[in-house]
Amino acid sequence: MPRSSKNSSAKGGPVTLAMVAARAGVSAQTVSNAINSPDILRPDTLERVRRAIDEMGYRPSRAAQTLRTRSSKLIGYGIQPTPPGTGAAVMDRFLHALSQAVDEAGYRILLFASPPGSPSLKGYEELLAQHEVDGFVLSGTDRSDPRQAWLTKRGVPFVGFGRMWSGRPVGDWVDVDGASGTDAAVEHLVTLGHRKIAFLGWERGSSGAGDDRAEGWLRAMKRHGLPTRGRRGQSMNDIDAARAAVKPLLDAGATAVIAASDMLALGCYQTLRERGALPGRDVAVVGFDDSPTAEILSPALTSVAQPLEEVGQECVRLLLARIAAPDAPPERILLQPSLVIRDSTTSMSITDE
Amino acid sequence: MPRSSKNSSAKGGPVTLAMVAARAGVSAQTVSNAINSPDILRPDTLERVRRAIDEMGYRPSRAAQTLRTRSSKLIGYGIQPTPPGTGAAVMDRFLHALSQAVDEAGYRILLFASPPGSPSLKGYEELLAQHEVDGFVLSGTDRSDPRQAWLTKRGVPFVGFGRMWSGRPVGDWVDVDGASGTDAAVEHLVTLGHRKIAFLGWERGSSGAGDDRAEGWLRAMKRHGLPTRGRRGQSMNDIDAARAAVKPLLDAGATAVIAASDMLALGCYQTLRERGALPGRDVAVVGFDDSPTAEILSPALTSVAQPLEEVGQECVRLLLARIAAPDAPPERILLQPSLVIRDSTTSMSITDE
DNA sequence: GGATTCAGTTTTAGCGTTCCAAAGCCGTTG
DNA sequence: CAACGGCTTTGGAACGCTAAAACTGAATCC
Repeated sequence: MPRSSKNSSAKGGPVTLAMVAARAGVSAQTVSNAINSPDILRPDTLERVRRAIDEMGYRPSRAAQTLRTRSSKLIGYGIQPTPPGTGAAVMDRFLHALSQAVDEAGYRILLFASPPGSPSLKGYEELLAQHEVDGFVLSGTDRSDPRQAWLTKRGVPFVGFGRMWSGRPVGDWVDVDGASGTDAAVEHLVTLGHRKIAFLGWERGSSGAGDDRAEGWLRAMKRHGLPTRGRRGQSMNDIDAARAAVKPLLDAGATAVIAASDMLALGCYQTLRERGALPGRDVAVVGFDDSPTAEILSPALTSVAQPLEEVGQECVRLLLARIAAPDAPPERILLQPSLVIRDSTTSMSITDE
Repeated sequence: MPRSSKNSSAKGGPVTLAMVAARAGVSAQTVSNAINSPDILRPDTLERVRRAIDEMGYRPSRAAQTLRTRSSKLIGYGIQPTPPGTGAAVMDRFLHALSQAVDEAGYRILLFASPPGSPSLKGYEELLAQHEVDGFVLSGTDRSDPRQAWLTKRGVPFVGFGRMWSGRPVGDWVDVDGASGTDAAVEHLVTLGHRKIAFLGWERGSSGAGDDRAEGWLRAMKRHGLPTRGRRGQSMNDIDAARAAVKPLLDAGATAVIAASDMLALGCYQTLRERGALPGRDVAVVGFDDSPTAEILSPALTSVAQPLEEVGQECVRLLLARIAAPDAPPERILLQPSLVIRDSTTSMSITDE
């Protein structure tokens, strides 16, 4: 086997199209065709070229391809520093899913640091100007997030993980149906016999996703004819605030609490402990996000899990479709979360009053 | 202000060197020089060219630069799926720090998905062959990790976050001095009056970092003439295993436990709770990694924090140095962690026997 | 039998940048 | 006054690839 000189071997520089062509006794273009449109070659030529490619370990140079085709096969993703206490794990898992999905499509993720605080356009501008990326994946979209409008205006392909809550929707996005998740949580608790089910969320209007989760609880409660007055607590995104915010709910006799995040659920755990009550036995608790902490807690926390792998795949699918057809109508995808049931909502006896 | 046509505007394609040159009334090469070696231009020419660049919003095309200079200014980083329960947050924060540091040096991170399980060379091979990256940052280096040797053999620049524990060290790395962290934890506990200080770690030999952390505890204990026999517990990387493994340590009368990770510390919390003891009041607990969970727990967990921002910066520094001087002697950097003191080790009364 | 088609291949012409060698400028110098 | 040197600037050429046009030779048509 004459693997004479592998690509990127110490000496002699990389193997180029021309070298392969010389070896196979064809022109450079034919080698290019063997790779990009094999079906137009005569079978025996194709075979000969393929052998030469294998023997020389040829891989096309991405830089040259990018320059020629004006497509870098790179997707930009700006990582923001995850605020402490928030589900870093959610973004971590999403990023991995994304990277996997992108790889399978022959693309790669180009990471750039978004400065902390409000998402700035700086990094996006830079990447675009230098023609480094073919599109962007946005995450952590918020109200007053300027990115979607900005990117749309210049016709840059992008997908958001998360709906655009402000104004009328712009561009493609993939999101998880939070309302459906909290709705399912209510169903689960009702099946277990609960009727005084409280919701512990963030301040109304502070986050689109938060309002969405509250909405699901609300509609499910109404559907069952259960009271929601005085059962809704609001807290900042902070463990101690959550601890305090859950108190009036418990005082009002709630036997179950659905929280808008695992962290808020944790605040609930702590208040219960202070009062000598045990989550799961005395009061049922449901979290949101199914963070690693959820299964580590004791008792393990029932939580609404987001299908992050699927979100990643759909993001890539939509983005590539947008790159292929810039003027196609926008597509939006809402995925269903699933309720992961653990000890914090089971094996307890409801003693109404 | 005549910002006639901004770069990447809808019509007309990108602004090129030649266009700027035409406008400034110089040759393309001179524009290139204005950017890459401004000092060789006559001041007035430089000024004229700079104005043209600004007016036209010119940014050089990375693809063309890469093709010409054979340097992509891209650093490869393979993300592995973070096993559940492990500190996803550590890798998340590291990645952010890395990306930030890399940006500041004019480079970017190219992400690729490493398949789960043992680190494979597949992705690295691919990226290299296509000349997509100038170097790699490795993380999660393990015993029997083939990557360092493989990359070294082909002369590819790389830095590891984490020592290479197997065999003799290869290449550059940056790591955190885990032993020093556990050593500091012992010091802290001794100052508080503890003498029966146990260590809860992973199985001996299963992880280099784990053994390192155990070592620091051991040496500090010896330095203070404190007994270590029967004070060392071993557990798998699993919360329930940790729960069980800490029992004999508590039974032997330990008043403090230093854990090799926050998750192991959490197992310790749970066992203490089962026994009606309160971490921090009855038994001091120290974790490792200062994960977000640490400050969220109640009582908040004292933990050894890794200086991840600094690790990221040093990784970049070393990698760029290696790229600049491939044959320079390897450099290794050991950074000091810091002990973040919280409620789990304070405000308690030691009642020795 | 010459014009027409067509699959299969090669030639030409860049993509936008930087390297290299050489040319232009201008004030000194023998 | 021609030759010289340092300082700037310039004109190719090349990096490795692919789109598009041009070219083969054989099969097909009227």
